[in-house]
Amino acid sequence: MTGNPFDQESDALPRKVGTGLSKLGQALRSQAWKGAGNQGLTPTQGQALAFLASIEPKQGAARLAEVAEALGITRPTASEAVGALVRKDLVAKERDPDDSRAVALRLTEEGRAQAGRAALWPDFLLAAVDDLEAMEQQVFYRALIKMIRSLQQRGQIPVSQMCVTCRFFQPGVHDDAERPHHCAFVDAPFGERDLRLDCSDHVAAEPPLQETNWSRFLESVVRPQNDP
Amino acid sequence: MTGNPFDQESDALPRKVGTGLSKLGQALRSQAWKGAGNQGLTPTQGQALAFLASIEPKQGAARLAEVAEALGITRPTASEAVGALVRKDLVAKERDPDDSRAVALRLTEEGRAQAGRAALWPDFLLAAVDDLEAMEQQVFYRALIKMIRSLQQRGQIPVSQMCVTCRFFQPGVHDDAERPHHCAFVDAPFGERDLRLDCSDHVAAEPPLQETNWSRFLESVVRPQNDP
DNA sequence: CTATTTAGTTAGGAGTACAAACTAATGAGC
DNA sequence: GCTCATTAGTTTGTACTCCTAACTAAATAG
Repeated sequence: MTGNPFDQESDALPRKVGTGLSKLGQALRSQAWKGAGNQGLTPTQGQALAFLASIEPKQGAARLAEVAEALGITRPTASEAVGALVRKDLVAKERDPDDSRAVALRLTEEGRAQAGRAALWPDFLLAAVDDLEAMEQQVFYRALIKMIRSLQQRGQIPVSQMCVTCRFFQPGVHDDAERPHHCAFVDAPFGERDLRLDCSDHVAAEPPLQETNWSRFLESVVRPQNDP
Repeated sequence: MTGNPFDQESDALPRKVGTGLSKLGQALRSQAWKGAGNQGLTPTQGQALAFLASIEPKQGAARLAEVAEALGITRPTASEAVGALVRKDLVAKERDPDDSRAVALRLTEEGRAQAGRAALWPDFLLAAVDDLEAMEQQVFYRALIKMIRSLQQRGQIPVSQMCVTCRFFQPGVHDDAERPHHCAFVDAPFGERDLRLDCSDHVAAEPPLQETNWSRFLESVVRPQNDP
């Protein structure tokens, strides 16, 4: 018996997944540079612009610290990036009337236009995602949600406006396998594929509620195996 | 009838997947900075070091252009990053004897040691991946492989030493559902979970062979639904 | 009404990224 | 053999990214 070299489980699956994600991360990094680049922006600037646009319908102006937090960078770096956007006349920096040490960041007309384009850069992935089968896409998305939540919980990623941490999220309350969840904000049932990662109506739920919702969500899976 | 707001399919699943991956990309970016940071390296330097270590068993020395290609950066940037590694005595830069305009990059003793640690940074994802169910991990890994191949095909990611493009890869030749594939290099059957993304024994297959292998691989799925 | 906490900026240092221009060494054609 | 184009890598110059540490200035606490 010669022994199969693959028996020595050289590298466990989770680590392989990590490797794969790193490779994707590389693509993400270099494409971010390209995508923003032909708009005369750097990736950080593009992301900052997109963030400002995403927050606009919700609260109008944003603070610098919010930008830093959302992008996972330090305040000085955010200050510099926003400064560049101001120099390019894409963002207006005013004093916040309520707190005069804070700034109120607002998009200019031109900034709003550019933000739309800047938010589109991850679309280079679309073709690659389309190559996946429908079932794969769904499992992938669900796995992504789980991982993002997990990373968030560990403080390794800024908290995002995702349904699963929202107070309006009511998982698994409907019998419809297609739409088991309910959004109390728009008062409508919805399915797993409709879950959002950046809903502007998001309001964080209290931690205990988040916990119970999360376990309910985990139980709500429609597994291909069990048909009753 | 009030109409369910989710009916207007605001954003298709593939785009949501893209959003999710961007968020993961953000985590990857900031963690790369942290991970390499407490080794006194920057992410690029860390990646370059890891690349040199990965190529060492295969060909010993590497060229600058290879580093640039592997990291998806331009030559000047690679030159600068490698320069920093040389300054830190982690890499030795010699003239290539075969072509005296090229350089031969080699790890120093110290460099080899640091490379091991540098390659470990994506491990911060391990905990998040462990939260996934076994089935999810497998589907996720498979999807990752598909996406990476797809991006590679489109030239949006540097080609990597992955089994599915290797001349020694023989997909779906065994009846064993656990180990349907065969590696002609080590001459052993292996399963989907053993597929590698960066095998040092990889030799690229000719495009036509790659194509036929790929379709065979796609057919080799063990779907949970169909039991014969 | 001082003392502490915030919001944001500045300063300084190492690096990342790019394009464009520039050395050298190779290789191909005549 | 000797140009001439090609290639490997470096330099130059500009604009940012990212950090830490030190710094204003306004807001709040005691």
